[in-house]
Amino acid sequence: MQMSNDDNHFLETPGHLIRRLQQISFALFLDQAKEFDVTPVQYAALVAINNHPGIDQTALCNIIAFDRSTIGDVVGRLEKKKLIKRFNGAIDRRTKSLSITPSGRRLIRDIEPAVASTQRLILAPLRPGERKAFMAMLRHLVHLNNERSRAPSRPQEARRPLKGSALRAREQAPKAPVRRRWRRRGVRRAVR
Amino acid sequence: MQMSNDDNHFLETPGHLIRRLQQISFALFLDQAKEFDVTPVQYAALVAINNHPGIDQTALCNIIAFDRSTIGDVVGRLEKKKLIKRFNGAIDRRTKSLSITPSGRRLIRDIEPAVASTQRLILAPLRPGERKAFMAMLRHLVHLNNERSRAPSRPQEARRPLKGSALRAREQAPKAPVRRRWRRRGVRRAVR
DNA sequence: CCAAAATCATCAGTATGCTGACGAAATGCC
DNA sequence: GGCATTTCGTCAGCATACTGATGATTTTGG
Repeated sequence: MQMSNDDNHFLETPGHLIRRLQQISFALFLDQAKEFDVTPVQYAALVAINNHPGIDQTALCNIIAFDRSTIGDVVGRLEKKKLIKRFNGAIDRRTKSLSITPSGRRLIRDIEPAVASTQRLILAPLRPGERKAFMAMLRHLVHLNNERSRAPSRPQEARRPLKGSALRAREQAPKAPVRRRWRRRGVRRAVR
Repeated sequence: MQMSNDDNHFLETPGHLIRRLQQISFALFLDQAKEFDVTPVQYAALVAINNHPGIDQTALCNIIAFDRSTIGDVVGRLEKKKLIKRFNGAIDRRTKSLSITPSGRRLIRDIEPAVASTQRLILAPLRPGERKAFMAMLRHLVHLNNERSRAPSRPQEARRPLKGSALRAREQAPKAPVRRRWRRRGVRRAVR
């Protein structure tokens, strides 16, 4: 199977190489941390929850640049492994409030060496000076292209505290069942 | 939601930034090429098939660094869209032989500007000199870490032509049904 | 020539992402 | 105060990945 010039052109585009580096870095993490049974994504969520006790899922997504429609599964797996707990939001009843367990804190502490060696291995092929330059450019690319993905990072966006009529209402008549205004309809979606 | 120092540390590790850059680059491709209804992965497979008419699936994986257990679905979608054709291997009957259709060739030609602008947009935040340096380091990282992922690139590995008893046997008594030697057993897998 | 080992495509199970929609709840505006 | 709009968590549907196993076939070693 001879390589053609077109292959060489295509295989070295930014998009293709970035996809491969992501796969390599994911595999390195799983390998280094295999005894801890968490994925890079789960680890990221766990660390953010540890740093922000009681955070809700959407705010968590804004910090670690995840998709809202995926985070439910991720924290569900963390909960099943008893690394975090999930409560219904006490203030805003639409939200779920996330907090870490002692077991989760222990995992964060114990996995540290594996995480550090993963990051080291990813950049290992570069010379020390190059590593700094590469990381600076990587940060630059991600930050300036931030809004391009569905899940941009928005760490500055705080959860606004409740302050409207709902808060006042709840102070007097808690948890009155609410009448539904929408009817369930079948899901229709073009299949392209 | 205040950012903590731990957040800043974690959010700037290579692994996290690489994951985000991959998401950004994927989203840019879909956006630039949205009228063509192919994903970056499907496009890569299509180009490789165009460059290597009659290639089988495993050799295709070796070129574009895909996983063998995923490629079946990908080429299945290309086939459904009539961009490629899939035949049973004429020489080695375990393989599927892939070839592009006129419609697929047309797509490769027409999508070119969108692909080019995607690659341009990914690197746009960098200064021209930095782009070269970044790409050189990216190539270096991927090539030296190649064997770390499940699907390393092995472009030099040719499909060996059939040469054993099977070929001679087939020349005389084609397609004799073969007695099975293994019994189906239930799938057991640790759930970790 | 034949049995053991290797290889090809596929499958089930799990995990991640994205799109678009939805019910529930909260906010904004008049 | 009451309705329109937004927001939160979730869901269905699709696409990509990886692990380990399986059946069919081919290669290898003797």
